[in-house]
Formats: sequence, C-alpha cells, structure tokens
Amino acid sequence: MATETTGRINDHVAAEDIALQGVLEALVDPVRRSIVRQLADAERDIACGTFDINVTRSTSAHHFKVLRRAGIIRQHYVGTVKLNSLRRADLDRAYPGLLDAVIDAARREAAAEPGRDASSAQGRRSPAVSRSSR
Amino acid sequence: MATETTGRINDHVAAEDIALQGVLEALVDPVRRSIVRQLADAERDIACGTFDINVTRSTSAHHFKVLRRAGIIRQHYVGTVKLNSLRRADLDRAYPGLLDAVIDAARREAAAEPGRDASSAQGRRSPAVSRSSR
DNA sequence: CCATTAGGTCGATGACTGTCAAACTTGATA
DNA sequence: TATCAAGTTTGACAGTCATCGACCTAATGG
Repeated sequence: MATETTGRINDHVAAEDIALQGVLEALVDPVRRSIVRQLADAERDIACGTFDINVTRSTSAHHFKVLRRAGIIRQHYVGTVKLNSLRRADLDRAYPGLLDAVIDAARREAAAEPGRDASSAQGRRSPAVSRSSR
Repeated sequence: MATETTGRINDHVAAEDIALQGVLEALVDPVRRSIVRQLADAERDIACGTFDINVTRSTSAHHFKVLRRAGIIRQHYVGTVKLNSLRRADLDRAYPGLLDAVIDAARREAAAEPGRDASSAQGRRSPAVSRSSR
C-alpha cells in the first residue's frame, strides 16, 4: 500500500474542548505563529520537517506538540513522515474570526519583515538567540 | 476646575508602532483579557481601581502598564483617578478583526464560567494561586 | 498641615517555557 | 539485516513573567 496512515496515535483534543487560553498561548510564540501561517498559505498538508523554521528537530517537535494539544493543528503519519493540517472549521466554530485575524496579521508581519526565515520575525520572545558560546 | 486632565504623562505607543507580538502577549494573560473585556462591555472610561480583578494594586499596575505599552488601552489622569479606554480604532486598523474576535471569545468565556471574579476564568496561567501560606 | 485616596516603583520569588544535545523509536530502503 | 531518515523524549539551562509586600508619589479635602 502506498499512502496509508500508520499507527502511532496522537492526543488530539476534541473540538468542543478547544480552550481560548490554550489557543492564545500557542499563537503567542513567533515560531508557532509562523508554522500556522505557512500551513494556512499552503492549503495542503505539510510534513514537520519541511517547514521554514530555524530551530532544532527537538524544539520543532515541542512546538508541534503545543499546537496539536491546543487544537490548532491535526497530525497524522504517512510512513515516517508526519503531516500537518490546520483545524480551520473547528477553530472558526469555537472562536469565530480569531484564526483569520491572527493569520492575516502574521502574513503582513512576514511580508513586511524580509528576514530570511520565519522565526526571526518580530524579535521579542524566543530568547535563545542570546546563547552566545557553549 | 472639575474634570480636567492633570499632568503625569504616560508612554503611549504610536498607532503605527503597535506590534502583533506585543498585542498577543498582552492578551494571553487572563487578568488582562478580563480587563479588556470589561472595558469593551462598558463603553465608558473606567478607573483602574474599579475593575473586577483579584490582584493586589501593584500587580494591577503591572497589568495596566503592559496593556498600555502594547497599545491596547489609553490612559489619562483626572485628579488622582486614572481612567482607561480601549484603543479600538487603532487596533482595528492595525489588526482587523483581532480585538473583536478575542473580546467575543472572552465574553463567552466569562459567561460560561460563573467564577465570581474575572481572574479565575479558565484556570491555566496565573500560577500564583498556588501560593498557599506566607 | 495632615490624613486620605489612587496609584506607581522596587526587589524578591516561584513557576513556566523555549532552546539545545543526546539517546531513542519507527518505518522505509539498500 | 543493516542503514538511514523523520520525529520523539528526556534532562538541563537560561530567560521571562505574574505575583506579592513594602515603600513612595501626587492630588484632594478636612
């Protein structure tokens, strides 16, 4: 068989359990907001490894877990590749206009900032850049 | 003279300098989100001391400072009283739909949670509740 | 002038979180 | 089977932040 979903389940939250606090906490991080924007612009499932974010794989895994547990993305495996999609309908029903507003804002943010990668947009947050040596 | 604004200036941010990161960071805190909601529901300037939030005056001052520096509220003194208002127009122009979406979500959040004060809504964040004795 | 009222500032503190490296798991492939 | 590729998990670390108490400032009113 070719593109069949394998096992390895994820703890997806039910649509009615999506909490505002969790959604905002997820979207406040620039890296995660960039992931959401790229997902919204693609309108096709994207593998975790092909996002334009400047962090290590372990940090990436952390961000995707936060987004999934907040109810913002849905994930499923195809072979060793994990594909991501936005839970647009669920979010629009729970918090109408919120996702669109943030995505629109993030788009303009990304367009205005010519920073070559997504995570460098807007400075603030993500203090790890200050880790000089070591 | 009666209701005239006194000195004591505040560092209000220019409308074009309102940053998405700052706005989201401000709105991610339940106490601040409650302040914004109460302000949106009142449609009249409210004094800092008359908000329904369960924190000390110093913590309250901190939250109002964050909101002001994010560009979400405008403040001005009248005597010793500091009045607050939402910067609706500025925010709507900078990030259309964002404030409304968050306020709507916060309203339903507050309506669903019968918690007698605002800061107890939604659990998460605000870990200070765990400070038992001392 | 003194008390009161409204609020701000200043550390200190505890909790959370974003980051990384290292070691591990799982499916595909040579 | 051995290897590789894609992600995950764990532990450590450093930075940020909400919170408080204590003290200070400014305007008002007796």
